[in-house]
Amino acid sequence: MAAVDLATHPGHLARRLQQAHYLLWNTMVSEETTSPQYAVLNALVAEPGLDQRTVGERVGLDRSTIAEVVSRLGRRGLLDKVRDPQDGRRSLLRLTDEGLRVHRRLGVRIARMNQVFLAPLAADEQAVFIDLIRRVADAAEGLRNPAEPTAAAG
Amino acid sequence: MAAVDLATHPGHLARRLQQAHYLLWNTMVSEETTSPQYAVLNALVAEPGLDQRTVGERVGLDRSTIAEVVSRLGRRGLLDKVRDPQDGRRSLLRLTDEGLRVHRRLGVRIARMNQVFLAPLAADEQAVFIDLIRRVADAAEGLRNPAEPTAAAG
DNA sequence: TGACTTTCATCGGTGCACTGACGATACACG
DNA sequence: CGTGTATCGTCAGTGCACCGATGAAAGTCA
Repeated sequence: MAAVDLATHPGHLARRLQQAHYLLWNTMVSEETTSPQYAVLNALVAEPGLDQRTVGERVGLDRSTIAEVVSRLGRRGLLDKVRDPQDGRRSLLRLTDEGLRVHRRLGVRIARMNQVFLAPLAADEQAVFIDLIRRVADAAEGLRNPAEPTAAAG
Repeated sequence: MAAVDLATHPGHLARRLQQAHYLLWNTMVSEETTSPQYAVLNALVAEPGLDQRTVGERVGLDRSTIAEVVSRLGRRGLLDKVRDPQDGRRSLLRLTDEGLRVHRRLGVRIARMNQVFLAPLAADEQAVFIDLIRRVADAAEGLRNPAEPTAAAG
């Protein structure tokens, strides 16, 4: 009987949290455009013409995944993808008018969805929640790229 | 420039949190046995002979996903699966000795991993973190099965 | 008993996420 | 200039997660 209570395991809770969010997104925001897809659209609204790899870095998608997401968005005509003439390795991404429209349209629904998502928490708790998640996620993110030698940090 | 700061979106943070956990699990716990797989093993340590659907419910996996996870664990010889003689629709699951061994072996590593995962937070913050995530996830979970009519709740 | 409904597992399809390998391009150094 | 290294994108493979449809088994009720 060495069974453990998973409700105390942050990893298990993280998975359930994401599932919950997926469900809410699907019902309240969009069935066509997923949350990672919206993240990509959003990154390109902020910085049009960004290259694919950097977009992936901004939104937290590795090269393989960002390639698939971009491919789907391109197939739906939400963005254009062109080779960088300055650097033939890079793919430059830019939203189409339709891509901009979709991004704008989803904004309102996402705000509503976030309210519902966080409704179980009091206002001050919501701020703490965001802060704690971000700190944990950022820290683990740091373990991924082991010690970018910033100046004399070797 | 209607771009949004995704760092304030709980859904986006939830996804990044889970990615961070995946990474840590993969390096500190196991490359063969995933976190959802461990959750299934753990559920069957607590209640041997449970049926597949209930296991899925316990650990938060829908019927399709639990079927796949169980299939993989079965292929690796970590559990046995038999038809319920009392109810031919159900599949009853039970860990093998090897399954028990794997579950026991991972326990220590998971505890270590959880420490690293939560290390960016102070002790009291860790407790708050767990509590907040659980409340949000549970609430959204409730929206999924809309109003199980408990007594006079219709 | 026979028809209706519910429940469980499976299957097909889509999408995110990671790894490792590969080819093409660019860069750095001798 | 040419060779070696680093970077970018793609591809193949694996695994989680959802939905909808299907078929088998069980339960309900006339």
